[in-house]
Amino acid sequence: MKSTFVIRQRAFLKLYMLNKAEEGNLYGLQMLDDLQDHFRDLGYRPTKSEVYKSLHDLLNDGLIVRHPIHKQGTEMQTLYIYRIGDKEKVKAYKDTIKFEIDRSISLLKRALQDNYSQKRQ
Amino acid sequence: MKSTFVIRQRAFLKLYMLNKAEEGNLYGLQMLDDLQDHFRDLGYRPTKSEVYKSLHDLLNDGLIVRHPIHKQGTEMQTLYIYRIGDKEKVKAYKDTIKFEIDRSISLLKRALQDNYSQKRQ
DNA sequence: TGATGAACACCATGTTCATGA
DNA sequence: TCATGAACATGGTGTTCATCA
Repeated sequence: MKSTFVIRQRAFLKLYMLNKAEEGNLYGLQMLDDLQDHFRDLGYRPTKSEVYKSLHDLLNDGLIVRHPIHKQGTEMQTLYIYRIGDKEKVKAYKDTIKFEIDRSISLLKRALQDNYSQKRQ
Repeated sequence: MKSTFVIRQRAFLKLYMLNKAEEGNLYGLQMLDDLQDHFRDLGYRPTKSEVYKSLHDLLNDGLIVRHPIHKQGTEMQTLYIYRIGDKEKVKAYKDTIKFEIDRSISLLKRALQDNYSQKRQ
């Protein structure tokens, strides 16, 4: 297996996209807004392109599907609502990501332990 | 302040380099070996170049110093032992890194909470 | 060959530009 | 202007090459 440090931002975002696709009727930029809000207190502000790339990845792999919506109003606006796709794949993907997150937390906690605990003296 | 996802590998390694410089008389490749061993169970295997770059960063910023050692034996081998440099700076740097690690852990734990806890029916 | 280091290449990610309605 | 998307540029990191003893 490839040696990686901690989980990649892309994978982290894809996990959130999946859950947003499961829950509600959100389009891309709404998800972005939600996430920026959700992580503001932790100083993390995901970007537009990462969110779109995450969505495209998931689409390509069949984990989500989307369909176009037309906003009510005089303006015809193209925008896409995302829903869950292949449930098996989603389950499997989430499992891998959970493993990655757990592993990352272990790594970071070990660093705290190794470098910041009281020296026995 | 710049928005970042989780802590960078480089910063993570620099923290370990500092502690290794505080503790013992290790040279570069020994630190690498130690770390690869230390993280093997978590599937993380830092590379030579990352370790060297970390050491060079710390040297440039005065957080560590080094001096050449000659291995006993007929072979004259150039290798460098690292020691702690500016103690104030080290303290300050460690504080920043601790903050970063704590923040990263919070981010990851939030992801577990948000995406893997039982849905209330 | 063992240790240090630089050069290079690749991949993850942020910023800017393009398009349609 | 809003939403989507691609193109481009930068930065982090891994792999390969160079050097010295």
